Amino acid sequence: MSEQVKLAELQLAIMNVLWDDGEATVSRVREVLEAAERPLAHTTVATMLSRMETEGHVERRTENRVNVYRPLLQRSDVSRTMVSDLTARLFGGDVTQMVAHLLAGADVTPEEIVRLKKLVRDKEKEVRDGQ
Amino acid sequence: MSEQVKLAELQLAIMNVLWDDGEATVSRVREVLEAAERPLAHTTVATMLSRMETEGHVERRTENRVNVYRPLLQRSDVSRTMVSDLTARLFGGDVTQMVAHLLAGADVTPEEIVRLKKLVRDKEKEVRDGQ
DNA sequence: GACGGTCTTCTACTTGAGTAGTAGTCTTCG
DNA sequence: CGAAGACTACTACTCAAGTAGAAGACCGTC
Repeated sequence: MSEQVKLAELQLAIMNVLWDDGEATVSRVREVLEAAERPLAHTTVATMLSRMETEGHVERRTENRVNVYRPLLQRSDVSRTMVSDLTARLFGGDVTQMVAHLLAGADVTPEEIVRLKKLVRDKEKEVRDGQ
Repeated sequence: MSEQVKLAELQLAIMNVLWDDGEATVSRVREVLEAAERPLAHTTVATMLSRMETEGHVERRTENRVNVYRPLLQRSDVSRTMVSDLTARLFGGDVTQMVAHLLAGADVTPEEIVRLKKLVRDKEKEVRDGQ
């Protein structure tokens, strides 16, 4: 079972860029964040990435004197950990309460309803067939 | 729409005690946290509650020289905010992905499946009938 | 009526996240 | 060649969260 990694706000935003692109330079990350209404100094992003390298979250390669960063964490691992963690902290681990709040707090389209139904049905099968 | 309050780890744990009990003293909070494998100095809890009062998250009343704290935030408001926030940060707001990860990361009992189905069905109605 | 226990209040340290300046290294282009 | 621009590396500041010690107030009790 891979590590239980939780990421802070900005770190997660940066990882999202890396996950989307596979890998990215400081400038690229900065560019994307800026487009997402989050303008930061070049050095800020660089500092973050450098720390994340120290923490083992990303890996660095230097390509014609530019650092290219690649994620070492799986998006799904981080997601799973953070989601479970929040569920535990808010609802003592009760998944249904979590879903209830999810649905209460968001607008859901009919298409999403369809997908949700399928998700539950699939999980039902899985449970029935003894995982 | 009530404020968008997000709470840090310990603050949330403390609020959970207040929500469960309606109101509580420092000692009571400390006692519950200790039972939950989170032993803290009395003063630590006191400091936290005092800060939370300053921030307007809780309200204090002194009863025969002991402070009794009561939550000023609604559990459901905090939950909703934090859940939406995480959904946004992890999945760009896509509720179905959130649910997918929830189901993937947890053991779900057959009873929960039933409840989940109902949740989705209710939401479906709600959507169909124009919220 | 002094003493131990319980509380509050005040103060302070530590850590991590976020943010960015400064300085130095290359590269390139006029 | 020399200046402009792009990057990195290093350093540092601020703020919030978490943690707790010290000091002082007040109670009950022997």
